[in-house]
Amino acid sequence: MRIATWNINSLKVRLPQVLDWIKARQPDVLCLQEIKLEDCNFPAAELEAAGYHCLVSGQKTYNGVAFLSRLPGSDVVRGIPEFADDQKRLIAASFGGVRILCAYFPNGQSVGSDKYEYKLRWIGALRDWLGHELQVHPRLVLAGDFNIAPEGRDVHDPTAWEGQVLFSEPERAAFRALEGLGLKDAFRLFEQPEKVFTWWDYRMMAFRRNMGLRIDHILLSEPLVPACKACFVDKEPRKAERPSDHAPVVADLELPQA
DNA sequence: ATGGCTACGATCCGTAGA
Repeated sequence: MRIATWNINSLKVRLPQVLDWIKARQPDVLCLQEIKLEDCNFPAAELEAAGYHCLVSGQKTYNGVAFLSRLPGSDVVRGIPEFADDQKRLIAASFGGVRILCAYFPNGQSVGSDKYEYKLRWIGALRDWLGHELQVHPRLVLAGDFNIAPEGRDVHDPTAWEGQVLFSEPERAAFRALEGLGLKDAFRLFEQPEKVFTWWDYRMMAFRRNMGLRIDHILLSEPLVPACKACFVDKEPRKAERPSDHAPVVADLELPQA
């Protein structure tokens, strides 16, 4: 099972790129963030024609998450249960015996801001819910745009970024708290090249200079770790004309027949 | 120099992203 996550920063703008990418990379489940459109405007017909089922939790202008999947998903949950939130940032469903959460973590704007406080509260609520969810679904994947670089090696210039939003200690602690539930960063299960990132600012020619951060992640519950055979960042779509500022992350799982 | 770009929904600039 190939699982991928990609913050596409507007599905309306990026639909042709998504269609090209799923054709080339053949994910079984693709988790999308920042679709930035309402459910009624989701381009389901084009994606279904490409062989994918769609599950959507969208809203106008901002946020919005979705699954594209080869097989239909079941037991769909939209939003973090018992966490009142108008922002569409989470969708969960089961695919072939694997529970997958597609999450768009809040950005946090700047350390100490209201949005930063919301970010930490949101992650806390996610963690509390995940504790229960893992009891019910031991085979679980948390994939998405975390808006957190977990370690110095995930930041092009850790000294400059230290304490800034996306790389502040409370955010890193929140990431470690998710790992504390038994989740493993799929990317770090394998030897990786240095300076692999998933996001580059549109400004300053940041991509060309590889001034990026690794803030998009795929976390696996313990029972799925032995099944994971590869995890990589696909930089190719970031080279396109009018790219998303994020690149997709891919994890390949070799699952026993259900 | 604390900016630079992109998307959106509203205009001809503000909000937000990260």
